[in-house]
Amino acid sequence: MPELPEVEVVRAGLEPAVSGALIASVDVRDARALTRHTGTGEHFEAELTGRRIDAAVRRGKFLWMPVGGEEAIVAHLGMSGQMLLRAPGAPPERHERIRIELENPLHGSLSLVFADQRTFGSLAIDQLVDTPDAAAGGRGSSIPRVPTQVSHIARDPLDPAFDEARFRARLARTSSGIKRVLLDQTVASGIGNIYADESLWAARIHPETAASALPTRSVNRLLSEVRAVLEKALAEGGTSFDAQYVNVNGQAGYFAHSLNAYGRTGQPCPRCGRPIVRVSFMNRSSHFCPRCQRER
DNA sequence: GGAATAACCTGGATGC
DNA sequence: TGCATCCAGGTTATTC
Repeated sequence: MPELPEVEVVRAGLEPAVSGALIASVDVRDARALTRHTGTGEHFEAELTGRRIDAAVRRGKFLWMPVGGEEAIVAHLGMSGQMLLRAPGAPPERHERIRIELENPLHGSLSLVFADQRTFGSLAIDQLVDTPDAAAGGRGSSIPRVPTQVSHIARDPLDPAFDEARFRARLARTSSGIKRVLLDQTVASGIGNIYADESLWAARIHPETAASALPTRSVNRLLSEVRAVLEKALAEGGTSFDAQYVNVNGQAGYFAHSLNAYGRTGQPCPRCGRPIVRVSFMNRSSHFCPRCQRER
């Protein structure tokens, strides 16, 4: 499932291909991939054709490509979205929704394909607005602007402008379980179910612990572990369980081999040997070690 | 206003 | 072999 490391791998792969590229044509093959776009498929195609992409930028799980100073193509991969770079005329991908033909001054002709099995992901054209803190909108650009659809999302923990004081304040004033808070993209972006479980395991914190009950040292340790887990996953190319997550060339990441808690139900905790347990949580699952991560 | 929950969606895995 | 059901989970609208 694409979380921060997976989306960053995609962004880094797109950057050299799309920066400075002219959009030669756009083909919307399935309008369900435009759920966040306010216009029709025809509008999406007409608005983008002939425009030039400036960069590939990311905040949390959102990705955007500015086209001119006022607008951007916003992409969210949802659960199964893929951004693939293909040679012009390459056969359609399985679950291909949108194809954008590019003319890059350095790399020549390229096809940017948006494929998505479960159709939770989408592309959209969106207005850019100034960031409230005047810092860069996200990784990949120094310009302090973000799409309106991303403006309510907090910065991610790997962002140099991440507001730690605001993060601590949000935790201190909510009695919700810490995992629920970690998944709230307005508190800290980029963390999904996999990296929430891994970070809490590393910090030895039970996922149902009230956020406001965490002592300062636990919050410090958690934030440190969140960053360590995200950086390690990024270095290993992200987490791939099946063909749902791949980079722009269709290759899988290796972090699935480094997981300590997520998806390891019944297997021994790498720290103490007690079996990892799985509990139902918010229509999904939580994985943790009942010995290392005791509920307070 | 904050918190919790349901709905959206597809295909692989599992059970009968 | 074929059909039904379950499960995966990010975001957002709805409900409490």
